[in-house]
Amino acid sequence: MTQSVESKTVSPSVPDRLLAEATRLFAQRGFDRVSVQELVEAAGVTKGAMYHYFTSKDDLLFAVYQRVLKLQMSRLRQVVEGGGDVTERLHAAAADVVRTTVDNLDDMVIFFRSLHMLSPGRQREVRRERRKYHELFRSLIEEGMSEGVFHDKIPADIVVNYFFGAVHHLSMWYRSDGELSGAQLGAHYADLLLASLRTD
Amino acid sequence: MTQSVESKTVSPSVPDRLLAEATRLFAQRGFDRVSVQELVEAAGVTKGAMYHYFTSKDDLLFAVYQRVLKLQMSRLRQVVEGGGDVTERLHAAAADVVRTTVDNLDDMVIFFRSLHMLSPGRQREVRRERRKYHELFRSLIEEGMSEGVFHDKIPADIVVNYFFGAVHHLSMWYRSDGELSGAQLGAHYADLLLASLRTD
DNA sequence: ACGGTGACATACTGGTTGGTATGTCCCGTG
DNA sequence: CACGGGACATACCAACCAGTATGTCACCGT
Repeated sequence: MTQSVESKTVSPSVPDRLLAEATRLFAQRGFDRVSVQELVEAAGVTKGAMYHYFTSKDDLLFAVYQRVLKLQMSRLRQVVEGGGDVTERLHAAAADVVRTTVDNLDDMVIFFRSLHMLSPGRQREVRRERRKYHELFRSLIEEGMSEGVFHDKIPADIVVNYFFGAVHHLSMWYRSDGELSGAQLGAHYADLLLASLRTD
Repeated sequence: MTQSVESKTVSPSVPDRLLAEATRLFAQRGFDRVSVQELVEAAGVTKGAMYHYFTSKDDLLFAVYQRVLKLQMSRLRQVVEGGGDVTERLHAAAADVVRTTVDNLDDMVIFFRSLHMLSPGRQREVRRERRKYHELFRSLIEEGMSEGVFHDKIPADIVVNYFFGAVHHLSMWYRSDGELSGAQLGAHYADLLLASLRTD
């Protein structure tokens, strides 16, 4: 296994280049509309090379998912385990997930648009990981509810789905060349989330 | 043009059947994964029939979009023009869009997942209509803001995108066989929206 | 020096796909 | 009753596509 330990070449390794081009192309035109031939040409390699590292086109898509899941989970964990009271941590977590999302819009476009194109087994795998992620976020909300900092008139998991829906939707309208930075947007979204959880 | 004026046959017209099966299949497996052959077989007609009513496969997808846009817009207009103060109307509008969404989950799955598969011109057309829809919703929020019923610390269009993101996401997790009815969910979502707009 | 293995390149295939050209039937109109 | 046109049915095609079989070659441990 080429453990991405590059020593001689300066440019990214073949699998890395494949993954990068796949992300760009899948996000731009959709998984089914990108042919393997086109993909390998964009990455400057041949089909033989691609099928040497990935067992199928599906496998390449799955690799994108794995990268996204890993990144998001590690970032959330950092914030959740960080200091501050629950309000601060939830605000930080919400703002961070927005920033990470707009910084990786291609990933997010693929994530939500192409899930049904993965093999059923891999879909389940992705959903399982995603659920763990949501549960970590939810635990933060539940903590605030039990402390009485947040009201609990609406089930926490509905709030989580509500918020992540808003975040997910970013990939459909947010343009990084607009006037709104990811940090600003993150602050707004976090404010909206906290406002909707505020006690009277 | 067969203006859907059916007189003799009891069963839906050929174009209606095509549209219904297209909605079901596109939502279930994705536009690119449904072949025209398969689609016409499901509708019990032949390719010749389909290409008689629709100029292309793309045209059929567009027809789904037109139906959705028209339905949503007319429902929102009814609520907006209805009586009550701005809080009541916004709550009703939010709850209604949730209910309509969960009642037409297939439409929504297609709407957000397949937009990029439409021809560029038609994508623009859909986005234009969608913007009009958002603007109508936004006008309600702005009305509340200028009346001082809602705070205006966050731009209204961000609130709109935030809320519709949450609604859009429903197609990714809501199951109609679950324990939560569309009306209940609509109430929760509307409550969350209003809570996040409440003045101190 | 040699045998093997990982890292690719090249060439090819069987199956599918959206779209079209052409034909047929039926029904209202003059 | 001729006939024109709408509503389909049938047959067909050129393009493409994911995946594979096979070949090549550099390097590396023995």
